[in-house]
Amino acid sequence: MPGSTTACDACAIRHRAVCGSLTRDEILQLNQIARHKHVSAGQTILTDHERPEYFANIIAGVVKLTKTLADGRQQIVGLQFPSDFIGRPFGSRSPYYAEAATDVTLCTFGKERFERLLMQHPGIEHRLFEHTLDELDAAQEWMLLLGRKSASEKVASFLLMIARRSRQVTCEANKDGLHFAKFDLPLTRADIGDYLGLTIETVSRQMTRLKSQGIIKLEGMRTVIVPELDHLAEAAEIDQS
Amino acid sequence: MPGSTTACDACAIRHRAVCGSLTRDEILQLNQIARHKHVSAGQTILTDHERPEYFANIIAGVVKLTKTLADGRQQIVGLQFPSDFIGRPFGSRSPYYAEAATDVTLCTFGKERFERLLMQHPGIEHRLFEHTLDELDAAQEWMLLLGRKSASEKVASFLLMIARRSRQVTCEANKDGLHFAKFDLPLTRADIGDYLGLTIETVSRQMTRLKSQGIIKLEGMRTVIVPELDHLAEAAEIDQS
DNA sequence: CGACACTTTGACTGTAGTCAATGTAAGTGG
DNA sequence: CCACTTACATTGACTACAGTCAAAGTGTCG
Repeated sequence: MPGSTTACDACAIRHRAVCGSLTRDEILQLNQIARHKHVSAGQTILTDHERPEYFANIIAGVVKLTKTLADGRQQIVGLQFPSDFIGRPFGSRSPYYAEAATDVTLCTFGKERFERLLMQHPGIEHRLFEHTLDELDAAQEWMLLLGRKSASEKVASFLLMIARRSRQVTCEANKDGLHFAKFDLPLTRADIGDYLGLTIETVSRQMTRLKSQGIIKLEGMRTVIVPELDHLAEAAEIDQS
Repeated sequence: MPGSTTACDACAIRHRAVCGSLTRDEILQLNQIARHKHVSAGQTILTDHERPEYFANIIAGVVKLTKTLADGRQQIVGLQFPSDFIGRPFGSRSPYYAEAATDVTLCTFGKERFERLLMQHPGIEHRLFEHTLDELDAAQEWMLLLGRKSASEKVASFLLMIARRSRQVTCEANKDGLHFAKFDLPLTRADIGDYLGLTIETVSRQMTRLKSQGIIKLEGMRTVIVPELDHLAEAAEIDQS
């Protein structure tokens, strides 16, 4: 039935996710193979070097993608937010380890069935391609951060990125844009360190420095308030010594 | 004519590039919009934040993709070798600056005509998608290096990567695999620093250290000899202090 | 209340950065 | 052919930023 409704119609991330600009037919087919799944914080979603069983869209929560060296040193190589897609198509094994950073709700697609759909519907593949290009852009931006920014710039950049992606932001939109932001950090200090290539201690010290400079305020350990996003943006590019 | 020959048939990188597994028809159409172009070392190929005029396959030479901070700090976010593809489809502006690291020969495709071809031939887009996924994998691997490896591991990893990608290697394949490698560095020390998030001096010091450890030998400043690739691989993951 | 996980703070260390001088190779012109 | 220039690379001395080790502080949950 061309006009029939699907669970997708009510989906919170429908318009932003890969499902965003698909035809009615494509949505119906995707909906048929979709299964919702809850994963609690700390649980593994994909193990590296293993054939993944499913692909997924994130409906709620944050997922971290990590790589590890033989001696245990870890690096987060990607953070995935609601509407992001998880899984590497056309690869036999996942190049990274995916773990729920917070409690997560996924919309999963069985591997074989999804890859078959991909082959049949260039539209779905095209959306996924665009998403992958965005991920590549983000990865390259992060390479600049990891290779060339100081600890304080790294932490400021991280906070700025979270502020921008947490658009559930309590935002007082002022006359020209939004200057104020309040959000919860989806990561522990250890995770932030693994994302920025720093130690826990250095992350903590830089946070207190930003606090003492008045660029951020903290409510508890997880909630961050940014009175003036421009100040944070400045701190993200220019080292404040 | 279904059996007609094209310039592509004689192309050295034909089987590895995006053109690799296309249908006869797709190759013919691609061939029609292709133009060869030479760029000498140091010349700009794409300027960041500008609409690129063309896409290209690299036929010969090495291209570096860089990002720069306001104060001039630079980071190479990608190195492209023969058979790699240059240009970001579906983006109005290039997210990075592309420059010829060595003399380069390109096979270029005009932007509009290529994007039109992409729309019409899912096969070409699919190949490009797979290539982009590989690039993302490489970027994430590099994030691990930038965030978590020591200077000596970084330099060793870099040399190993070049050794692997320069398969024009003078390789004495021993009974079980190739242990020996000899290759030319496509980058100056300054470029290597920008790729590894290090300074020129640190790169130089680590090179002399690897030399004094007998892991590499140098012929002039550009040619590197690796008697035993396994030793280099070890140095790339485990810090030698 | 106590146990545990996470975070902050402090003192000290070490790795890589900075500044400066010297070395090397390739190319130019007298 | 040999000074001279220029660009790139190496080496050395010193510094500083972030890491390490250790202790104390904070918050949460049973």
